[in-house]
Amino acid sequence: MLSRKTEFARLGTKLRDVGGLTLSCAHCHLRSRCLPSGLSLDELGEMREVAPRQRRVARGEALYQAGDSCHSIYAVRLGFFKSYVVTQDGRSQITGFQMAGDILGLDGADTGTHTQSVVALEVSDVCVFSYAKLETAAGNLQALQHKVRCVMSREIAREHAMMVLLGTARAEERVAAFLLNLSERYGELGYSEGEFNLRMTREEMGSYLGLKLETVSRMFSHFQECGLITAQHRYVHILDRPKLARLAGRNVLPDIHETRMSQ
Amino acid sequence: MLSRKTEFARLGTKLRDVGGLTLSCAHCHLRSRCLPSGLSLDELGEMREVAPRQRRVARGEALYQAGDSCHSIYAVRLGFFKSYVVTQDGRSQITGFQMAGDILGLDGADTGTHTQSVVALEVSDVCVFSYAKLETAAGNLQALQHKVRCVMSREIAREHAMMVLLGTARAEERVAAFLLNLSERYGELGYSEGEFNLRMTREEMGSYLGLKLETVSRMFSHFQECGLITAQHRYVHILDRPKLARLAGRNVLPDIHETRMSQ
DNA sequence: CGGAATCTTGAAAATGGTCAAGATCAGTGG
DNA sequence: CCACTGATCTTGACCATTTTCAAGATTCCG
Repeated sequence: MLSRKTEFARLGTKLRDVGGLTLSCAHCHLRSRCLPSGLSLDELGEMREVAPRQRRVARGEALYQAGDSCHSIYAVRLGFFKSYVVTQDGRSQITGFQMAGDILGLDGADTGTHTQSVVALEVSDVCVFSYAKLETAAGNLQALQHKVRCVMSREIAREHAMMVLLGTARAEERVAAFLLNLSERYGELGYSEGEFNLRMTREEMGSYLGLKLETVSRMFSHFQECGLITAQHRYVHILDRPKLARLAGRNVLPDIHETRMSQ
Repeated sequence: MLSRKTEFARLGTKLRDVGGLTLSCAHCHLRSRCLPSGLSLDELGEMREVAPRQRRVARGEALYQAGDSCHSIYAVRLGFFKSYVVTQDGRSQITGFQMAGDILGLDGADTGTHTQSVVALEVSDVCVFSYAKLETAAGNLQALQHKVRCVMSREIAREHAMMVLLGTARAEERVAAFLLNLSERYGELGYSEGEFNLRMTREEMGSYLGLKLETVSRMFSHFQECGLITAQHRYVHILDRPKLARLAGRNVLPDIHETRMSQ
């Protein structure tokens, strides 16, 4: 419970200092896991040409929606998003959860129209990179073009891992893999790997994992009975990571991480 | 039965005329659905710089394997491939089937190492585009760079559709959607939409669809009982497309098509 | 022609979904 | 600060779907 507060406090301190301003990639604390990762100092300077703008998204607000014209790539600076697709017959499924350092907006570059929707699950900030500027900067910033391909390729690999999870794993494995993946991603951002607050409902987890919310809830109870975790609604504490990893069948490939630019 | 022969004959005529030669994109009959689609005549000429080479792959042979270093993109000219990933704990799942006009090799551009394996299910020919040449050609061929991003973005959309299928559809829907998708793709290539030979086993279909081979087999029998198709092992005849589409719940989005460059 | 691979089908078992009821939590307005 | 309302979560009982196991038929390929 204490650590729950500290986590919130930490988020709180980062919530300040926002505006619709142009940002400098050279001074961003997330640059190592964002689009400009791996660029030289000179190249970082040239990123001014690409001039990412900042945008704040309220909880529940859409960053973009399926059908919107597609003219930007977004880098999450702060907050938490879900992305989802809706089929013709009205079914929908969550395709990913994105947090600081993750890249959004890669879908629909071919049709010029987004194929998925992205909604903030809490107040969030993103950097906006216009496709047009990215393309004209190509000549000077070969490395940047290359990086964009890398993010996309990484996203493809992540989705392959997701397809395996959906195609072959049972409920227990899916939920275990999901919790471990979230945990690792929080860890990479400097938060606690061992305890964290879920930003999504059981239903949203289920939608992502191809399960009903009741099944997700049962798995949480099951893991608690086994002494693998404690869970009080959204607050999760991982007690036995190795056993959880064994349950996940090592589905917790690096690939399953969200699209990200790091190295 | 007759049409089965004609289909083979058709394939037969295309099997001639192969070599390790450099090819001209400007004269390729597949250019409208390949990497250079949408390029001007001038730009098509410049494709000589990129100098795709041709490679023949025997039935059962790997085009590349997970772990191989990643230095080329491949365009299928002729034949049929399966791509699959293998998890750490040894499970594997097919991630796609590729035929003429489809693009391969997009995985692993970030790590420099392929994350999936690709194997030919029949004698196949591919064009090989070296990444290095594609990158240096960037300056002159902006449009080509853009096209590469389009293929990747299209692949991401396809995988989203696949995730929905795996996450929410029942066996009947999955198999129906699969048959319709194959049918449409054959149709686009000028083959019959109504009857065709499957290139893969029941088990391979199952692996792709997250089902066991027995379930796939049962669905085939089921569809025959309903008068939707006739199936004699690999040979399939679609009798009632509308009803099949209704079963598929219109999961047969354009997205579910394989990665492809057309328009 | 013969052996291996592939496919079909049945019956039993396991897994997850559906439906329903009640508990808990978060946010609102008094 | 508290009660209230709607959203979210838990749990149980039952049901539908898919898997598993097994046996036999068919096809492919050398």
